[in-house]
Amino acid sequence: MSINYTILGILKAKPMSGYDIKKEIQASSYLPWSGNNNQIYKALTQMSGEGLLVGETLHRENGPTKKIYRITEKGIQELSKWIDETKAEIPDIKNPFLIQLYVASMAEPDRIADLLVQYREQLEEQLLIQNELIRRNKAEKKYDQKALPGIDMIYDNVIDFYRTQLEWADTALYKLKKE
Amino acid sequence: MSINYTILGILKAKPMSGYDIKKEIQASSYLPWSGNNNQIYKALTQMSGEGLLVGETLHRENGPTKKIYRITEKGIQELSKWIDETKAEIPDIKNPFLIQLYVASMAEPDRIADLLVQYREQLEEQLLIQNELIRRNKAEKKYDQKALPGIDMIYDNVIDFYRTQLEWADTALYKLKKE
DNA sequence: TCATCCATGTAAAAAGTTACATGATTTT
DNA sequence: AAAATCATGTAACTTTTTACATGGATGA
Repeated sequence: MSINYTILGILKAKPMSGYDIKKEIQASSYLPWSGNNNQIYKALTQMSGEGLLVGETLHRENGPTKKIYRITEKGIQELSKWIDETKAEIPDIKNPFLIQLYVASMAEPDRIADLLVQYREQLEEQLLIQNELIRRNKAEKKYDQKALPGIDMIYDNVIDFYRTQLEWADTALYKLKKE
Repeated sequence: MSINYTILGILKAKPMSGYDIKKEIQASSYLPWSGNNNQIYKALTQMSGEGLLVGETLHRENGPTKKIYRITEKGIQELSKWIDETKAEIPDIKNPFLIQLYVASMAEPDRIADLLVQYREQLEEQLLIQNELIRRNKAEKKYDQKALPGIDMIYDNVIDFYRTQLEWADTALYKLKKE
């Protein structure tokens, strides 16, 4: 249910519509949902029912009607409570490439080098994309002063992750050749 | 459906029972499933029906009856086909701690330092666990010569990942204090 | 004109987790 | 004597994804 708290957090920063939240989630690399409607709109109506949010319908001349949701006092309290009770959670490793590598090791070990080269290439591309995304977000000054240290850390984490994967792939290829 | 191919890969290495597969998955850090029965036993009966596996029922005097599954020629072909067609997939970032950090940044930025310290501690513990797990697996000589390079790479990847997280947490804490 | 974006919502399916059920054996 | 492990399977639930449905506005 942490998507509910994520949405509360997003709305704490700034009131917005379901569609905006969807884009926010899709644009971020660290919010791990696909940004599908089903979860977001359901969460919004549910949390409105619980009084954690209020949605204001905005009829506009040009463009479709939209609902702007804002967090309520009750919502802020619920959110704070969750954060206070939350313990830091360490990640499991969820890397589909490691599965590919594992299965290939069992059945087609000769394909390992090829897979590593592909992985490497895609990581380089991904690093460019992520750096550009971060650069753009920083230019937009999307987050307020207090939130900034946390946001910057998240960006660093994302870059560190992909960079480590890239270095690992290089080392792995080097070791393969040496044999 | 990649759990099916993972199971095929496991059985390519060595015929075994559903229960054995379950333990194999639970013991590994890179196979990202909980190792719940539902998926495994379902996959086994399904793939047996497709002729990719054959299960041999083994009645034993002491202990319960078990079914040993082995991969068929058809299964080997299906597996090879999948590996040949597979393109290296780069991972999304699925780190619940980054969500916690994001939400905390929005609502309770003063908790960031505390969360980082907790994260750091758990990562140190996790590194010990993973190193021990790998040491034990290597001692058991579980994998055959051909598969070994791939398996060693996977172990390196796991350690690199947690170590990078730990270094990141240290840097993040240092930067926080400096402000 | 055709595709994409804005905007809200629903339906159906797939993937994954937890818990239940059973029963023998082994370990504490 | 109680708890854990071995071993197979099912039921119920949660989470997540993909696709469908609608319709105006904007852009190539």
